[in-house]
Amino acid sequence: MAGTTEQQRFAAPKGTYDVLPPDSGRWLAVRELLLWPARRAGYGYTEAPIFEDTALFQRGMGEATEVVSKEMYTFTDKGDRSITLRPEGTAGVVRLAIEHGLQNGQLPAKLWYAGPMFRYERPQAGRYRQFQQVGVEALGVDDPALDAEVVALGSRAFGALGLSKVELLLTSLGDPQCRPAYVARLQEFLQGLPLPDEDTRRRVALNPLRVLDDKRPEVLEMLVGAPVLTDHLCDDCRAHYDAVREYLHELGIAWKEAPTLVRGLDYYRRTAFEWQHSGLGAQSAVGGGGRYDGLSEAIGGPPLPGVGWALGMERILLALDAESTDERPVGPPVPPRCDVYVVALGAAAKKKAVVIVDALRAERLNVDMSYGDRGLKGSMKGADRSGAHTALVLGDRDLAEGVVQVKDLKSGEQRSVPLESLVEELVHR
RNA sequence: GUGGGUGUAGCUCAGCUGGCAGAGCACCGGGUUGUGAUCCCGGGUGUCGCGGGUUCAAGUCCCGUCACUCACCCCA
Repeated sequence: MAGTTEQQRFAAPKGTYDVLPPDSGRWLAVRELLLWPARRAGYGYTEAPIFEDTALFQRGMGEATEVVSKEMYTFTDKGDRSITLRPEGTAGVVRLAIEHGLQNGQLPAKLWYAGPMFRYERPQAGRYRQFQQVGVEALGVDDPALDAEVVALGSRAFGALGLSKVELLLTSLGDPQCRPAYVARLQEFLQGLPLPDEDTRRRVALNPLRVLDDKRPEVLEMLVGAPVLTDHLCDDCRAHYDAVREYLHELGIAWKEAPTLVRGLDYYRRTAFEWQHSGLGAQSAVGGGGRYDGLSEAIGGPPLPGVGWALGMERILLALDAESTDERPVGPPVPPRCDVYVVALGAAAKKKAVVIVDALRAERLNVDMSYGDRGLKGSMKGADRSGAHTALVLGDRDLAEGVVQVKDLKSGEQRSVPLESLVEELVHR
């Protein structure tokens, strides 16, 4: 490098990606569709900062979690504050709720959000360092019917996309009443096993539930007789879990009991769930969530129970690809970027054309025109590529007659329309 | 952090035992000076990831390096 003036060629940083047209149209349509069930259920949009005080995540998600202990983008700002790019959305939303006193208003407070999250991990299919989630949180009420609503909103969102290979996994993680006793029992069981490596043995002490989530067949074999949390729930948690399942049953939502399901974040208690897609390879979770009744207190707030989920945009898009075939694409239709395409021939016509384009856009039509000095043939090609159903051709000859040629690009039919009735004609076609 | 795979045009990729840098799609122009999608003709748009080595000669062989990717781990 010394002595050279060679320019570095930049690329998107490791684990990040760019979204651009035409794919970005699909991207927006998917996100929109995912959130409609929640919006209809009264969830309102929130926007929290992309970075927060590091301690918010440490206390909220738990120091022992993988995410906090090794995956956070943490830096010191110029005011000597420790700042972290949010690795998930819930802690920030709960902080926002506390800061604005939402617990004093009508409850539950129902909120949704969408945006990038950041985790420092080795990238892989469906796993990025900057990734997009959409999420909902329902705060202030510990009614199991609300758990069921939240779960249903997610399942309905997947249904709306047309995904059929999404499976809902459900369990209860208990609460401080019953979980400690169970954890002790589990640790006792695990300590009696010839676990294969140091990491796993350390996990027995630190985060024993996570051991149950191991995917190695030899470990799974050892775990066969392990005590299961859902067999050791206290009466309150048992009643809550039963009620959630009853509501889901009434709603006609299918789930699979997953007593070894473990969430990555410590704040969850009672209801926990995850949606998995079978066509994705290693990263099969397309969404997940649960109830987090202790989170608010953990970050210094008032008692504020809550339940919510987050869905991973990238994995959902992969799932749509996995279920799509050439004949039958799965997912929302992408709105055309253009309805009407205007082609002007000559300087005088172009002057008129830009005005027509503007007027049609004011009528809420999607309108584009041919720019640069392409010939008529090239411009018509542009019209075709734009996806427009109608092309307008305007040359000096037409200008002299006060008309525009209106061509239907599907049928190829073309007719003259007087300039003054053009807008009317196109708006009410 | 640990392993495997892959780096050639905007995209998907071919390029054999080393011998002129290629195809399809996309894009641009023309066939038609006022008509697209079809058809025909033309155009290559390139740091063969990068650096070194072997050789008369390297996209091809060797070494190094970087990037991407898949998997472990973990999760959305």
